[in-house]
Amino acid sequence: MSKTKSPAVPIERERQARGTGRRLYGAIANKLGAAILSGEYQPGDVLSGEVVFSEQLDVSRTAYREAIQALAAKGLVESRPKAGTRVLPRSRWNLLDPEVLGWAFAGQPDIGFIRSLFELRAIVEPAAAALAAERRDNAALDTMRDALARMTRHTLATEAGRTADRDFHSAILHATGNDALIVLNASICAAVNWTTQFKQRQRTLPRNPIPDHRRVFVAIADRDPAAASEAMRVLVELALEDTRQAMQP
Amino acid sequence: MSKTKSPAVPIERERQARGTGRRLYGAIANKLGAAILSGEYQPGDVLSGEVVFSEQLDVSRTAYREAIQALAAKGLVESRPKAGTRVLPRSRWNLLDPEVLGWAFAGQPDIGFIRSLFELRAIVEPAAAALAAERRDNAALDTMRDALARMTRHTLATEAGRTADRDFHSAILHATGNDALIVLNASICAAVNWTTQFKQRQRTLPRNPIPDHRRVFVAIADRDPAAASEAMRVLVELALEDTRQAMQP
DNA sequence: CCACGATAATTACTCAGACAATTAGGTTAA
DNA sequence: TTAACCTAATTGTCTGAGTAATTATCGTGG
Repeated sequence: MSKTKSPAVPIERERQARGTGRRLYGAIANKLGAAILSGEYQPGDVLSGEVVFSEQLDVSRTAYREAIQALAAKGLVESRPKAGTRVLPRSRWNLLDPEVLGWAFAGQPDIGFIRSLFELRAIVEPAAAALAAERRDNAALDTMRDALARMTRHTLATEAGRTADRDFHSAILHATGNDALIVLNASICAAVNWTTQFKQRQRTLPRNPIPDHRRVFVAIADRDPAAASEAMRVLVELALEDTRQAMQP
Repeated sequence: MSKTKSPAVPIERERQARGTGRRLYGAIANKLGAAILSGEYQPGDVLSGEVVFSEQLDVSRTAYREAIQALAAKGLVESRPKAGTRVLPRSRWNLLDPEVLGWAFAGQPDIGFIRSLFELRAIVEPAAAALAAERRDNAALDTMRDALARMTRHTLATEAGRTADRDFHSAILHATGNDALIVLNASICAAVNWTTQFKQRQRTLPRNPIPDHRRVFVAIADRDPAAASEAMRVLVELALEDTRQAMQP
């Protein structure tokens, strides 16, 4: 029997300390979401009741409940009268939700999960590149060209360069015209981010990733699905290799 | 300039008319979510204010707000003081969220979107089958075997059979041990559901899908990734073919 | 004529407290 | 053992008030 979990009793509030546009309920959801993703609350754990918990956080029940609604909408928790609100099993979590991904990466991200994301990339991105090669219009191609140019100019050492990197991958997904693939954008971008972040952390920027990207771009511009798929496969594989290497030591 | 949208003013409430476990805020979120997915509220539209809207629905602002929180968590809307709450662009929607998928299919589902889902299946499921063939343990294999047996016994004409179908595909994703893939379970299941539903609707149950599934199972049991991937590719392709055929006339 | 800063109005946000509805879990009766 | 019932605990819903954030407006200065 999992006992009712008591929170770490810290305070939220500090209104100005949460960037513009962020409300109190958002801060609470943030805190709880990160706590759940970090394992502080395990699946099956029952949170202390609304009254107690909201008092401990020093917020109204209203704000607390709205935060819980958000978490429930993402499949992290479930509330029932008399039973309380409990953390759902991991399989119900909406791990690909951008916010949930953010919480997963807020603490010390699980190595296994990062590997999972890369596996997803390795599956989805080559296929997406092939579809993009078939369906791209000139506007999408311009977006890719621009992103590639910015990436070349700024390099991945700068935030602008990393943004360009994300934009490039994002442009490919959008070029597929497939809504279901476009939704995976956020997840893929997260994986892309961690590639560069790990490499950055290790100060070992071994390969220049621009040529890999350029090959993908050229294949899509040539409307060559097979080449695009293969080029992207190589790109992801090398990225995974770099990340794995950076994660080991 | 998009004008403030007035709701169709129907009433919720009828407490007993929403199955057990469903709360009022859930019913509201349901209604609004379906309305957004159906296009009744377009991206950019501004909903009438909390006070007005909640009065029109004849619910308290509390319940209305909690519903909006849930929609916001799924990327459907965004609220800001003074600006009101507006429907976000489609690219922000969490289309793979199980509930959002449900709303998308509640009305007359968009043909293009169904095609998108099948494309996703065609990309993900063969790769997942290959991974499952590599990594499956005996427990996972037993789950698949059981699902396949139930599927054979009940056929897809019964709810039990369709559940077994979903369980089979679900077992494969779980056998990959990849959390990012497992999350796609719900989305894939939705696509699977609509395959059978369309076929059901047309009364044209042409092919027996069991042999296709059995080939996948055997390949996974044999730990043969290539064969598993190919068998699944064929399975999805035939399912798409069937669905396309059922959608045309 | 344009840019910028104070100001006002609008809207969502937060709060407090009460009551209702639901349900898990124990109790009793068949 | 099983089923129906009761109770208590918890979330769910409501009201009404007040606060805070954001946008738009207007005036002022360049």
